[in-house]
Amino acid sequence: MEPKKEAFPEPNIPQKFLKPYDPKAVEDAIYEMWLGSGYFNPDKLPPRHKEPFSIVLPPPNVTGTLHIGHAAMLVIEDIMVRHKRMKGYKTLWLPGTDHAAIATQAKVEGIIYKEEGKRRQDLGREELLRRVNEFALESHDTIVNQTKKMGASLDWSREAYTLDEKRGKAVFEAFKRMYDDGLIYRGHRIVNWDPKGQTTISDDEIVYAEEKTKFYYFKYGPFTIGTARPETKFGDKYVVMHPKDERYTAYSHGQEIDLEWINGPIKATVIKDESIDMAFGTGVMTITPWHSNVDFDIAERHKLDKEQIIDRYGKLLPIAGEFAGIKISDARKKIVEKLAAKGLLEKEEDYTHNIATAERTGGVIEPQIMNQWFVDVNKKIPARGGKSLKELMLDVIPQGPSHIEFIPDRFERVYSNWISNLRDWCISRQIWFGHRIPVWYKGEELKVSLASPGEGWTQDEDTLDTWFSSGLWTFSTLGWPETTSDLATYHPTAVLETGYDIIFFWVARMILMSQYLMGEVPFKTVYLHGLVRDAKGQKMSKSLGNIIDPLDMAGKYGTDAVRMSLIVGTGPGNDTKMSEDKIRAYKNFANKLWNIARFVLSSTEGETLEPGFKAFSADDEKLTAERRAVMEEISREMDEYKYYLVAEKLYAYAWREFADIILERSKDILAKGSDTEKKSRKQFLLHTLADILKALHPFVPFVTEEIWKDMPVPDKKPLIIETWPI
RNA sequence: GCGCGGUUAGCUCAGUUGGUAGAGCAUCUCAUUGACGUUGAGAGGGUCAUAGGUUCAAGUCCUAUACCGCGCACCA
Repeated sequence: MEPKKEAFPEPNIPQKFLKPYDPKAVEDAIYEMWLGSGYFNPDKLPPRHKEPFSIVLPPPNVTGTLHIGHAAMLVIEDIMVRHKRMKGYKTLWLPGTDHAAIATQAKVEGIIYKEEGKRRQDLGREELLRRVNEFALESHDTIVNQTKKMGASLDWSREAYTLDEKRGKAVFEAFKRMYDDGLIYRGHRIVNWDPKGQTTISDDEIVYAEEKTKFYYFKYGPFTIGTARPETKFGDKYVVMHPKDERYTAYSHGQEIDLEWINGPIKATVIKDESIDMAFGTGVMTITPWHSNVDFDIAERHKLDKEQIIDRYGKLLPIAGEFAGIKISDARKKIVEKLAAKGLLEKEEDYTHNIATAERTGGVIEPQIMNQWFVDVNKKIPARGGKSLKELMLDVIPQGPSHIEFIPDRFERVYSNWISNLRDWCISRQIWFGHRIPVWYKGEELKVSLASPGEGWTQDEDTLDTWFSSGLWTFSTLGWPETTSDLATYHPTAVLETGYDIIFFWVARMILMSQYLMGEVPFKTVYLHGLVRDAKGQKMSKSLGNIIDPLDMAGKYGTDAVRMSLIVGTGPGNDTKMSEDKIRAYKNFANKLWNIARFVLSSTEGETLEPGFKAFSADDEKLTAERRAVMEEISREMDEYKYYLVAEKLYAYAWREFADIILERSKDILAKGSDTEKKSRKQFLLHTLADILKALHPFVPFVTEEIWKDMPVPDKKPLIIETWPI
């Protein structure tokens, strides 16, 4: 047997291929090359790129650093964008960051308190804002650098920030139009008050936590009432039961009863209301309208008095008599003791229920009636065909006039379900970081204005819910409210890719804002990805210590390996399981490609890829047809957003088919075949490698671009703007 | 309580309009000092959660049930 060395010489292939693929040595330089080429900016793409394709990046919060969930999002979107760019679209992927009002302020307040023992009041509005902005800027820089490290082909020349000046103008314009249309109003309504964060929050910012507590039964005159919250019962002077409850037919609606209560005798009024569940407890309850949604509704129906019991810090007010000034958490036990001493405690039971807590601060929500700003979701809007915001939001369901495709489609129902339960949106927040409400007061007068209307006017102290500004994101980033060519070209955007966990917060708000302000959908398709979990399927968290840092991994195994591991096995709407082993496996894949290139380049020395080359042998013809079939199949799946399948198929085709079978068999032909056979096979190898590199480029852009540099291709362009194989 | 998703090889998951069960990893055996920070050839391993039903034919469609996960709504 003759030595293989003579059969497969490695003449003048670039030295770099003689060593394993080294991501560290190439990634930064390649990203710089892409940046320098300007191809991330659609205006600078070659003329063949005509039809626009646009995506806005869901702006990461400026609360610190990128985590693996961000990395997954970047990878999916970068795949979409690189694919479309290669297919000849005028592709825009627009970056930005989100000031994330409460989240960021809470984070900075936490740091300041920990390091200096100071609270926001100690610093004052101006100083706190200075500190938060400083933190935000630092986070921003970190996040941008990390994003670049992941290979994201974002158009940095269009970068936006939800709290920059341009977005401020958009927020003001949106607020003003909604105010003028009567969609924004101010009023005393029950809101979710977070005593810890000292602000209202929206219904969506509530998370429920299971709590084991006691359920108490108290004598209330002739009745027995059940409650888990004795501390709210001071002002209770209405006793409510179902009108059809046979146990209480002796009592009539409006009847007054004298009875002994916590701090002495009171006069209670009987109310009959159908919202009472006869099967729960004794079927009788007292109500606290100031601090409960349900009680508030009952009080509204019967025009009952409402009294505040608990203040904004979670302490009891003077109405509580001897308990005034005590925190509700401490008061409960004392009140129960007192009622027991008075002989009014009948019994207590163990009880499990869900309590509402604030997502960002963990504070227990205390409903309060407060004067706040709201968006009316039910008011008819003449300028929008007499539809309400709610109805405009429902226009995007499949049967609606402006359908938005949800992937996976089951989220369509989740979305419409949410809308039908939607209540007016409280948009004012008692925090300092964010867009300040553009409303000015002077005595009884009120003006909506960005700047002070003049002497003697003071601005509303509150800021807007952060989702108010993110709701404008698809068009505020394109220059709205000005009529820019970007807006005309790229809106509506093609796809919104984001996590299913913010479908209500963000996706729905964007649809609301765009339908109302633009009269069109913000995007045609919503692609929803899942959570990235650890190898056991657990959520990643600091306390579990199972966090996988994407940047660490990229440093260790290369960005391409991280990208592949995040996309394989990640269908839309499904959670992804992540492990270091998985990343390691794809590091080997990058190296495999590297060696495939080494073999192909060395064995086709002297050949140049001839476009449209026709195979000489039947075998080559067959293999070419097979390659085309693979490319057609994956192209179709790319259009169907099945990236997880494409990644796996290309992996299999490159490794199991091309390397294991085709390359092995080619050795013989290249050694012993006739000149035409050799030439045909060499052309086939070059064409196949070229197609593999192109098709894989959206997934593993660095290693493919690096190999591409040495491909003998005439009129070669950077791979990033090469044409898609099909 | 209402709704959604999942249940397929030890693990992670594919399985397109119903037509004889697939991949990767892991395991085992063998080979390999020249494309390969290894790789290659091969093997074992599944009553597709359970019970019914529709059909010539069901992992796939229908109806229940169980378990796991998630979302929404919450009762004082």
